[in-house]
Amino acid sequence: MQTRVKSVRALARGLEVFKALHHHRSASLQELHQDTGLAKPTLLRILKTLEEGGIARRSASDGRYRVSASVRFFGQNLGEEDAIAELAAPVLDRLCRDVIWPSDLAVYKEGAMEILESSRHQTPFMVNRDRIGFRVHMLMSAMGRIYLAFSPAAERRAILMRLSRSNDPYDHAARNPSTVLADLAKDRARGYAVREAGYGRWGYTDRSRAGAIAVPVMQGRRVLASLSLSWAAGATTREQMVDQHLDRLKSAAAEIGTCLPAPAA
Amino acid sequence: MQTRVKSVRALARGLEVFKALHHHRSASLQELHQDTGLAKPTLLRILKTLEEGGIARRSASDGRYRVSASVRFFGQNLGEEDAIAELAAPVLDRLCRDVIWPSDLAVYKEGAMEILESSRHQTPFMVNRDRIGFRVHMLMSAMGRIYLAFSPAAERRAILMRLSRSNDPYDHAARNPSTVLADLAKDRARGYAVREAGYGRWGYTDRSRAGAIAVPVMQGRRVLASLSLSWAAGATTREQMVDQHLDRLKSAAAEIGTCLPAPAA
DNA sequence: GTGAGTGTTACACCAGGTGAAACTTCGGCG
DNA sequence: CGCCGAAGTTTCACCTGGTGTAACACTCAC
Repeated sequence: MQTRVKSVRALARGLEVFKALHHHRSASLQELHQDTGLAKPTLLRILKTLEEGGIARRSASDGRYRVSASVRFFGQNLGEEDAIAELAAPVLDRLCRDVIWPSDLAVYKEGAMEILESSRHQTPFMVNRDRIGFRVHMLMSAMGRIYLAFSPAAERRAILMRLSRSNDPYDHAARNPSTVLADLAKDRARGYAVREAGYGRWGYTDRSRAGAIAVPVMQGRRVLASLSLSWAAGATTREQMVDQHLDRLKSAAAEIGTCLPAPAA
Repeated sequence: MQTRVKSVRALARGLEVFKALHHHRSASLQELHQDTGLAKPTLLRILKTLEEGGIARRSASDGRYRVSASVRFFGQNLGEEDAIAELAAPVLDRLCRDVIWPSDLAVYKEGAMEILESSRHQTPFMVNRDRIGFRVHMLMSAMGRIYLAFSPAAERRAILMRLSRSNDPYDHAARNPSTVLADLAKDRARGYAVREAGYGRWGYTDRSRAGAIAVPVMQGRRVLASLSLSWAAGATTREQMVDQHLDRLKSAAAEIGTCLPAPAA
């Protein structure tokens, strides 16, 4: 995997100039020259290219270069989830080295947990094929349940309400909230949720051949996401997983939670 | 001025790949290959470079490339003003070709009009040396007065209040609001404001050797900015300027106002 | 005017970018 | 389990395209 692909120096320089331009709010050729150490003709060519690409502009009145206003739209496709996913990726990676089994990171989105990152590919065990963007049921998964368990009461209620109106039969357990809430309280108390292979509850049975434990990723008091660890049914047991790996899983969740982005909307 | 500086193809390609990546929310190498027409080894190198630059990332779980979350911060230095300035630049440019005299574009900011763009450099007449970022008094300038004249009453009141507390003696005319408001009403009625060379009013005299007329740049009912036209005292008169160029000035302001950005906060 | 500082152009060298082709890896299917 | 096709990766030789020096043009300060 360690690639020996070369990088493109000309492009790297261009990015460097862009960053310098972003750093100063506006800059003259001379300033960029001093800041980046690039020769002025080189800068002239780079800036020309950035201009043509709509990334930079040169004001006609003073000759100074600025970042183009169109750059404002670059970030707007990206949500907090992307930041979490990016931040979590290396943590998942290390976690997967310590613990052989794969783990997933998911956030709540519109009635289900959506997987942001995963370390499945890194393990020899093909527990399942869930990909990024895959949506996991709230009540039939460890990740969904631990998210609910650590949500503020109002949000929890709202989510359960939504699930009870869902078309998906797996969500219908939410129509019997008292049982569900009792279970969630237990998960909350012990700090993790479990879904064993063949998990059956509330009238439905899970057909997966994998088990999973999940812990919340907290930013202060707020649940950002769920982090889970899966194992193949038969290869090991829930008790072993909890004994051996729960602490490590929790520390990974803590790590993701602490080096968090600013609390957005 | 028409430069024959070459652009850097490698950089242009890199930007193209970034844009493709931004367009799709995530993309595989193959997709980028089809989308951009670039050879896969080339893409591999470019993507490596973008990753090293913190612009893109490759998810470890699926092999797909995404725009890095750090890109979110690129736009945050930029305000609506930057968009206005960028949009206005070519309009000012054309205006200056039709009318020989230089014009300025300014927005209200913290008790003064701040110049965003100017076409002074393009004319032989060095009327004055105001640069981008230069701050112009609200009451002693045509730009400031026309901005006030077209502001909603509440904002106008707030600005005058602020000026009356200012340390700058030029702002103190605001302490006598009834006179000022009467003058602003006249400017509003005729649609433009004037400051002639040696302009004296409210107990203070302008020392500039230039005259100026200004019109508002409207976005619907909202004043975005002021657009002004300056001339050298003695070279021409206010009447001539109004007769010959006011319509052109207004059309330029309208042009800026219509191809506006989305109404932000 | 003179001179320092900045922006621009010309040019010749050759590092560095490029893509065809070969190779590897992966996932699906029978 | 082995075949196959598709996607990703590496190699490598060609030669364009990126590079910086040096010369030039311009603006401003004094």
